[in-house]
Amino acid sequence: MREASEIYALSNGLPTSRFSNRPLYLQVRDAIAQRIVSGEWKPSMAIPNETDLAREFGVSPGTMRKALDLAEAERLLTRRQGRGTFVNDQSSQEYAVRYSNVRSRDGKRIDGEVEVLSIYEATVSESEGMRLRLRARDRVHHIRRVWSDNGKPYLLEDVVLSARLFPEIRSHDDASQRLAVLAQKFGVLLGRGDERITISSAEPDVASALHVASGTTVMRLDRVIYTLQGVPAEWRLGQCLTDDGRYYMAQFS
Amino acid sequence: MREASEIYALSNGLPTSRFSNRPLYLQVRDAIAQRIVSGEWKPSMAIPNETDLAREFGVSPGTMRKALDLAEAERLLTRRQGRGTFVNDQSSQEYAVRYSNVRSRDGKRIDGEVEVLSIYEATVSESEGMRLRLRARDRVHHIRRVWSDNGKPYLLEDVVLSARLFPEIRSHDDASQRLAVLAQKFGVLLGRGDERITISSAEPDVASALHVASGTTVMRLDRVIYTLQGVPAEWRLGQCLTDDGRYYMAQFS
DNA sequence: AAGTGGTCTAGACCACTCA
DNA sequence: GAGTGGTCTAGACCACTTG
Repeated sequence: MREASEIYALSNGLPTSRFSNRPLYLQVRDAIAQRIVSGEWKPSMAIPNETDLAREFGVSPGTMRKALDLAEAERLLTRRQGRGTFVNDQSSQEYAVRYSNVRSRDGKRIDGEVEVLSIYEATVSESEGMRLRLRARDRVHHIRRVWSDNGKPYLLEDVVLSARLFPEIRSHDDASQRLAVLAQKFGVLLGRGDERITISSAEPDVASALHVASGTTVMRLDRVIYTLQGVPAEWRLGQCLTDDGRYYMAQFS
Repeated sequence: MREASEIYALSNGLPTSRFSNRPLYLQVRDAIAQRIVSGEWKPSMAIPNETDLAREFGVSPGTMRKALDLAEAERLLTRRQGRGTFVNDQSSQEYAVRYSNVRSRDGKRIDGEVEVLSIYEATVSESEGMRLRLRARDRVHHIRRVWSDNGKPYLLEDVVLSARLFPEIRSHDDASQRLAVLAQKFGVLLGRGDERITISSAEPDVASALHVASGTTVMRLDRVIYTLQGVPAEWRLGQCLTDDGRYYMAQFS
């Protein structure tokens, strides 16, 4: 059976071969990801059942299941007993806010309004290159935007996006979108992120955008989000007011 | 074969029965946890291979593997191809610091010295009961301690431990231990935690313990750590200085 | 009743570690 | 070379959802 899957993969130009040492279930997971990125499987769509998929990929049901379980753990799919397997819509409320860790006093994620202050494309600076693992002449997009809750500004973001992954960010509409929404639009699958939290005081331009006095104490959120493959996709510096009981929520194990 | 496992479990007083609907691999995982908690399997010890264990528990190798993989994901075991399966030592450096998310400028977890300022046992307050899900007359241990890095205090902790899980915390030696070390000593398996981060200013007693001026801005770390079964084990309020480039590290996906 | 994912079985062979 | 975990196969039956 193994040959069948590899012949199938080869016939579809997938990155596997008869001589690949990469475990089959990972190759199948990659093929699943490819179908989602390419749009062959669209958000919210039900995909074939695991028996049919196993036959199609030429692997055993057990291997197919292992690949599907992995894709579910990576938030590509959702499986529901008795119903089927569905492609996750990364632009839905549930997934779009998953990287947003600031909460209001009541414990809910804040779903505020965003205003884009500026967008421009440039060559990476040294510090950006370090965080995004880019080379000297690579291009990046810069976005400055401010989030408000009930009309009151609380978070200023300076976003840096790799132009390799996100070739065209021009409109204010694009720049106002959450990363997960842009990623789905550009066929990028997102994975882990890490965030460094410190205390700092607002420079005049930041303070002015947040409607507070210069030097006001803010929570500084320095975050990098990586693709599923581990490539840095976004570096964001957030400066957040912590009045009104707003706080950062971290979970770990 | 299924009967064999359940007869085995029954004969050992494990919480399963012929009529249990709980999946077998979860029952086996529970039995693994029980052997670790009871001390039958000691930290750093190699346990039998999966074929032998499957026979002993009366389940198929596939089910045994699923239970072992789960226990590894829960940080109870470590499996190494070609070597064997080992019980994790929760008091080792690697595991003891896993809930410590404050880092120094160089990105390393700070391995500082701790001084215990006070210990006492009391009945839960209302706010403690809320966070630790305890009833009105339950008992808790209070510990106040300060962490220093190269002799310089940087973190004051007010720890509240459920006395149900940790019956006797009397010595300063106990009170100075990290939670993971105490948990292993008391046969408690730890799981997830969550931490809320805000900015506040140090009250006089806190400021004095940290050798800074009263009112100094600190990072407020409000954390609850749960057992593997989801029972709150510890509530800790940390107040941390963020000079010298110290920061909180959050990871998510 | 039909279809789905979830659990479970009973093997086989491979990759890795170590004496 | 012996022993370990990692991968893979090819089924079976169960629990759940929906028409």
